[in-house]
Amino acid sequence: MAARATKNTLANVGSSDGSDLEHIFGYNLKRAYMVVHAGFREAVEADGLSARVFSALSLVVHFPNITQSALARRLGIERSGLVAIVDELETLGYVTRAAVPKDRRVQALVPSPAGRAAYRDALRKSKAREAEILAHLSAEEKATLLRLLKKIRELEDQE
Amino acid sequence: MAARATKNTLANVGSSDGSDLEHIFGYNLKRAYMVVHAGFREAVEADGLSARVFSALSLVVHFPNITQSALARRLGIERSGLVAIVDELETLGYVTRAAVPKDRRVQALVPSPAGRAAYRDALRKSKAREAEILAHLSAEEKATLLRLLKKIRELEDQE
DNA sequence: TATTGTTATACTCTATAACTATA
DNA sequence: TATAGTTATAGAGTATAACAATA
Repeated sequence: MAARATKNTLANVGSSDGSDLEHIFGYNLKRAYMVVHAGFREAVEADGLSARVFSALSLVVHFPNITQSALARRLGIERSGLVAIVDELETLGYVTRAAVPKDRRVQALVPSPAGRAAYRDALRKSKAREAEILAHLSAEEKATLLRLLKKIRELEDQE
Repeated sequence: MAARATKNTLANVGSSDGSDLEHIFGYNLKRAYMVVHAGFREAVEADGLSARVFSALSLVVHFPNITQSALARRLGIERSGLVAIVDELETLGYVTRAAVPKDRRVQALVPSPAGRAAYRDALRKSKAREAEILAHLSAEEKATLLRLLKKIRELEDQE
């Protein structure tokens, strides 16, 4: 079923293979992510920031004094996984763990001036690279894509 | 720049966090993929098929006698990484490595009847699960999303 | 020389479980 | 009891480099 509607010529050998996979969202999401992610790495790896460290830094910059638990929740990962990420940010001098007198269990994450600067730089580079990679999409298509991806994301953690 | 146009209220705390990340395609692609991929696993893991093994099986079913090199190329992974995947498919009894007299270096991948049956079953389950997960997207939105993801994928390997 | 399949190896990302110190 | 941060550990998934057999 659902096996017609695509002419299975030899023309589409590259990214389209004419199999059922072409109609599967998971497969296409992953392949598209790999393309964009590779671009991110090319653009930002010189700064020593992986995608996951960059996204953590982004949230620390936007929500200074956020706790690790709250940050992990927003990133959709486990607290345990965040430790190494924050360690890395601290080693880079971009973020510090600050004691919170009101609750001595938590440690607030504070971005340093260097962290803010590095973030701005990496953000600019990654945005520019994404613009290059998605240059063949119209502004409307890009807006639509972002909207639809967010619509899927609405289901996070309530599955 | 590009920091206006989104009212940054407290309403969107769940999947939307009001940070720059919301405007980054890589981040949104990954988060959306994680949602869909989790659904795939729930639907298909009982059959003992991971996403990567499923996608390999799909291509073997659609292109019987495909070689491992060709399959790796289509999947966008290295030949070396495919070995374990084919090993797994062979252990499951879904695929056999068949000698090719014309070129004794290559081994053609042939789907067994059990492999075809298991594939059909897993395809049906994963399609059904995706339909559930994306039920809040209209048919047009789903078609658009697939089209845009493919458009990004067109850049594979020519970066 | 080049290609196919393979092995060995390492790295990234992530999760689970258990621990500690606080609350 | 419950929560925040942490450690230890394991498991996917992937890549690189080198190798034997074959072209």
